[in-house]
Amino acid sequence: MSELTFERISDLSLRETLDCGQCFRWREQGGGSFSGVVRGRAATVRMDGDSLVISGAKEADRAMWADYFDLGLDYAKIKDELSRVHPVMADAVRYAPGIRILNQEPFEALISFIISQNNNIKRIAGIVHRLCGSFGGEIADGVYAFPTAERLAALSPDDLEPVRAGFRHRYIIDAAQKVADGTVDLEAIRALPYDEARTALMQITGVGVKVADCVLLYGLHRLDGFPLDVWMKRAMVVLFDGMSPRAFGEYAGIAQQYIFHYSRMHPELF
DNA sequence: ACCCAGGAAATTC
DNA sequence: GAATTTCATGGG
Repeated sequence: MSELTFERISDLSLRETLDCGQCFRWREQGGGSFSGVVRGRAATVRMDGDSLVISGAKEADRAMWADYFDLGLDYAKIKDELSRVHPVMADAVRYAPGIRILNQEPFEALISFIISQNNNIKRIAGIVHRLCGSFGGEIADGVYAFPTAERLAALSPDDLEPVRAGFRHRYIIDAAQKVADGTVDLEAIRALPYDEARTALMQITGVGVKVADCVLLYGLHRLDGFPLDVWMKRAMVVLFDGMSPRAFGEYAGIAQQYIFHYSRMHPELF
């Protein structure tokens, strides 16, 4: 199987990026390598010095992988600007400077963050794993793609019982049906003004303001999105003295990810 | 037994 | 309308 290499990559730590709560499908293999599935492609990724190496990937997918890891954006510059906004922001950036916001598949982000509600990250990953194993296509031995909207749309809540997502089963099905029948057009939503995009997503049962913001940030790469979960609400009050997220500007979503990870790793601050 | 987990819907006041 | 309760499941 072939390997893709991206040379001279800065501002990327795979561990910090893949294990900061924005995605749920990567498993560390040891030695700093991670295995996962993106847009139906299985791969194992590692850093070799300042090169990002993606094994199991095809040359034809080079652009897709570059997009996934957001390699076209100058994170050094963005982190520098964000750090000037507030001293705690600078602390959060220093704590995990290798975080990038991934370009995840929109439907996967939608379902993943529906599952995230009133749940913990470890169990979210387990539910997503079982959802893929039960209803996703097998793309290699024991490796499964994320299920399509069409497949999930045809299920009943009881069919999802082996996934053990509890009360979220009907939310998953409603989301899949609205995506499959075009009621919710995720690619069209990508281009809408922020509030309209949010309102469009909130037509789905089980999608409120916070989940919509997560879908916009992680699935549609709207970097101005700023999901406020329990950790972020506390952080903005306690660490940022009630500052408005808008103070972070057009890359507020990136700031959010640094603050979220920093807060979760420092519970003693609260 | 109780409480909480990257919330949101349903119910009650 | 705003505040409270409920919703599955699993771990501490």
